[in-house]
Amino acid sequence: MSKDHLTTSFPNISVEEIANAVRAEIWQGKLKSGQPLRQDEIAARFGVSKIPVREALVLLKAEGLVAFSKNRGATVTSLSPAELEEMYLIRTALEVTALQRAFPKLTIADLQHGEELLAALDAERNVTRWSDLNWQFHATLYTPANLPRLMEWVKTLHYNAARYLIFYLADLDFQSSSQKEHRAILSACREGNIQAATWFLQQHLGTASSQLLAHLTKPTQ
Amino acid sequence: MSKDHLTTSFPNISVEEIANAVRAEIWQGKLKSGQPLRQDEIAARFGVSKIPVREALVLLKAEGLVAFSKNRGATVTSLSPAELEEMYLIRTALEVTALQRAFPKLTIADLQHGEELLAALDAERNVTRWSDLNWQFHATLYTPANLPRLMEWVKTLHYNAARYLIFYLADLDFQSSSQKEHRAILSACREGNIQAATWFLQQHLGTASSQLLAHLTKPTQ
DNA sequence: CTTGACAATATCGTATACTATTTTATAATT
DNA sequence: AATTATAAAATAGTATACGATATTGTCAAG
Repeated sequence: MSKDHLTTSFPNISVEEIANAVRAEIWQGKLKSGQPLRQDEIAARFGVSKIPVREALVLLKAEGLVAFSKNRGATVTSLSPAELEEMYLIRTALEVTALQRAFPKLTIADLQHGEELLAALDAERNVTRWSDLNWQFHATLYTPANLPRLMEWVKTLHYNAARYLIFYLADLDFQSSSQKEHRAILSACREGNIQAATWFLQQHLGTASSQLLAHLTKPTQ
Repeated sequence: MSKDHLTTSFPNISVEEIANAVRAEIWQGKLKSGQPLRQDEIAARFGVSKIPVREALVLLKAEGLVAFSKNRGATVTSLSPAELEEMYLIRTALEVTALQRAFPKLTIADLQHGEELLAALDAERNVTRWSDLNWQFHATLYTPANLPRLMEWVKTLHYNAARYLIFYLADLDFQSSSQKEHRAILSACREGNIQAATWFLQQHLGTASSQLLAHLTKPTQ
């Protein structure tokens, strides 16, 4: 018990908590794109000074959730269509890799767990929880690959896209088509058909991407 | 001239400079794995207080170059074999995607530029400059894809691996086999054979990965 | 000489305080 | 009334200061 002190993952105290809280609010859409993040206000809310708040915001900057501009502080980022497309392209590359690595290691229990998550998704109406379950389903298929850093990145990208998806998640058509795609992926995994699984995964991400893009470029009005 | 103030990329002042300096020293191996990064010392070197130094270190933490441990500050990270393998897997996924997107847009000028970089690499003896040129060559093949965020990530991963490659770069065999692989990729691009280009790129990264792994798991002694 | 307890020192993490910049409010001018 | 100029307030960014933790050094006991 002498050399496990370098906890590479989450050693920090309050900074992490602040980052988690702000991150969650951005993911959930409570903090909207372009909105400034007042350091004093956040500091007061957590009963700390500005310094840990700033460090938390720098962390979120690295995740692409906020941007700093000199002497004007941090604001919640907004993704351009090009950036969103790029994010999905990156996700596709990484998730396909993860699935292919995980595929030979997928157990019956994993597939069963995926099935249960899909059932839960069918029943879920709350968009935030839907988004969480959605990620859990994907994560179930990738976790056996044992690629923690890739998973961290994909998760970040997933939730970063999710705050835009929120508009869509209300739409039941989106949910049902998304679920069909999920089931296609899971079935292919169960049948041991990795080509099909990969194909359906790519289709799934491609569909989400193009739907989001259509929504962004023609914003409701 | 009223709405271009939100410079998403590099708005900060001294923090960025500090991060750049420390990052460069880690990349160049001047700061070795496990080495603690004394905040007061760095602060004194730049004539600032600890606060901007800490923010710079948090940035580097996000890049995976340093790790914090509670009340013990930041140290330069060291990659486990598993982490290194994962990094190369991620790089392969992303670089293949980038190459495939860039491929139809590659111009004669791009290929010519790549050729010149390979010539420069042949002549280069300094490992740091070799590493820079190496990245420039790869970047030349990916830039037309117009994927800035992917490029940023891959660049980070490239240099993060480079600090381990340094041991290898002294070895002329490594350089020459690496250059052969580079030329194979470039030739395939010139011939318009994307399958071959992709294949050679994957081989190239796979070779580097396994050589590094062999070195890490059996560390000289 | 080695080990353990305690003190001294070093270092970290953050609250406070201060300056610089930006934003908002107010007044002045056309 | 609209627009510019000026002052006040708000906010950001960082230096200083200080308590907390970790590390190192010293000494006593075995």
